[in-house]
Amino acid sequence: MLDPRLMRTRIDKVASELARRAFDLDIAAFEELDGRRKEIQTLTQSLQNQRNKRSNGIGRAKAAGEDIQPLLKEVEDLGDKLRASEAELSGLQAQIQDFMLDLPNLLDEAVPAGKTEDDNEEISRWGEPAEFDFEAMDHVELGIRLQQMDFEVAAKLASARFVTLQGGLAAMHRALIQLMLDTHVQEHGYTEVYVPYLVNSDSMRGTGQLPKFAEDLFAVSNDPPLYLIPTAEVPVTNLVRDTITENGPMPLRFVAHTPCFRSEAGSYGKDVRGMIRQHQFEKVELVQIVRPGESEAGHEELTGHAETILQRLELPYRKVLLCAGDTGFSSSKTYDLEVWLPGQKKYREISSCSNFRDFQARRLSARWRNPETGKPELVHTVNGSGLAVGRALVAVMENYQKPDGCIRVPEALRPYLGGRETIG
RNA sequence: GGAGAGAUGGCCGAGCGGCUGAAGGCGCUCCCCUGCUAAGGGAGUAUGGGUUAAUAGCUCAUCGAGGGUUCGAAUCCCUCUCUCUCCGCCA
Repeated sequence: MLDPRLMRTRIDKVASELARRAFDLDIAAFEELDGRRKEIQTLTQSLQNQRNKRSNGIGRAKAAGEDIQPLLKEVEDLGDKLRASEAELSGLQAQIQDFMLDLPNLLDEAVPAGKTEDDNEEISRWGEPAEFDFEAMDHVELGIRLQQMDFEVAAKLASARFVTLQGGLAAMHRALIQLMLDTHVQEHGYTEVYVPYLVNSDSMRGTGQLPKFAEDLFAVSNDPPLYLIPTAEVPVTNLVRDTITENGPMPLRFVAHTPCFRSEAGSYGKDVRGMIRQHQFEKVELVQIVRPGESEAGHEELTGHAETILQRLELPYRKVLLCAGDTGFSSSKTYDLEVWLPGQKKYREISSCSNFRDFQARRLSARWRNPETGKPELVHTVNGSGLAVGRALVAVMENYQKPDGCIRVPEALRPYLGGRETIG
C-alpha cells in the first residue's frame, strides 16, 4: 500500500509515477472520496467528543445526587446522529481502503521503461552456454527416457501441470533443496524457518496477493477461507505482520523451503510442456526484513545470494532488471535471474528478487523501533527465490546431459547424493 | 469430537456500568543521593488516526475480534477466534 499521506499531499506525483506502469490513477475519484472522508471524520469526532463530555457530565451530576433527567433530554438525539455519522465514515474508509489496496507500488528510478519482458535490461552474464557435439534434448525428453519423470501419471493423479519424479531425479530434486538451504544458512546467515502452507486472507493481503490476484491462488473450502501459498514469501514475510521488532539484530534473514501452488490462470498455452510451469513446485525462498534505509543494499545482497547457487551449480545465467511493465504489483524494483536452458536455447527465469520498500510493510503493519526516535517505523521487505527448485532441476538436466541421455551430477550436489556422479 | 478455564499496556497483574488509556508491581530511560557495591528518593515510559508547518496544542479510537444494551462499556448480553487443562482419537 502507498503512503496515504503522500496520496493526500502529492497525488499528482503519485499519478505520474504510476503512469510508468501504465496505471491510470483516478485522481478525481480519490480526492472526492478523501474530501468527504475528511468532512465526515471531523463531524464524527466532534459528535463523539460531545457524547463523551455529556456522558461525563451525567456521571458527575448523578454522583452529586442531582436530577439527571434534563441532561438525558439534551443528549436524546445525539446517539442517532452519531450512529449515522459513524456508519457513513466507516463506509468511506472502507472505500478508500479498497481504492488504496488496488494501487501498485511506486517504481524505483532505475527501472527502465517498457511493457513486456523484451524491454527488460540485461545487467550481467555469468558462465558460457555449453556447446554440445550432439543434439541437446530438453528435460522432458531426458526425464521420460530415464523413466524418472512422468506427466501422464501425474495428470491421472491430479490434473495437467503436475509431475511425478522417481529415483535419481527425485533424489536430485531433494539434493538441490539441501544445497540451497545449507548454503544460505551456513554461508549467508539466514535462519531456516518452517511455515504453514495454507494461510488466511489477512496474510495474502499483507504481501499483496489479495485482493487483486485471487484467481492466481488455490483456495480450500474452509470457513474462513484458507489459501495454498503461491510462494513462501507469504507465510515468511507475514511472520512480522502486526509486530514491532524491538532493537535486536537487523536485518532479519529468513530462508524457507516450501511447495508453492499456483493456479496459472491466464497462462493457457504458455509452457504447457514440461516442468517449467506447474501448479505445484518447490522453492527455496529468501526473505529479509530490513531497516528502511537498507533495502537497496539488502536487495543487491540477496540477489547475490541467489546467484551463488547458480554459480555453485555451474549453470550459465544472466541477471536482468525488469522493466516497468514486467515489475510485479508490490515490487519497486526486481531483478530476475535467468538460467540457460539448452533444450530451449533460451535464458529462462529461475529466480526473481524484489525490493518492496515499505509497500508490504504498510499492509502488514510490520515495524521496527528506531532507537534514535524511540518510535516505531515501517520496515522494508526484500525477497527472492534462492532458487526455484523445479526449474533448477530442469536446468541441471539440460546443461549436464550426456549423449546417452544420462545426467552428470554437478560437483556441488554430489555430497548430497552419496557421491554419485551420474543419474540414469 | 466431549468437559472445563481463560484472553487487559514490553511483561506480571488489578479492575466487573461513570474523572480508568487503564491501579500496583517488574522491566526500561533520565535525574538526585551514595567512597565502591547494594539499597533508597523523584520524574518519565502504549499504538494508530484526524487537524496542523509541527514528533507543539486540541481531538478521536483502541482492554482478543465483531455485533448489541446504555446518556455512558475493559466492565452487562450475543456471536466468533485463539490459548490452556482433562478425556477420546491420531502421524
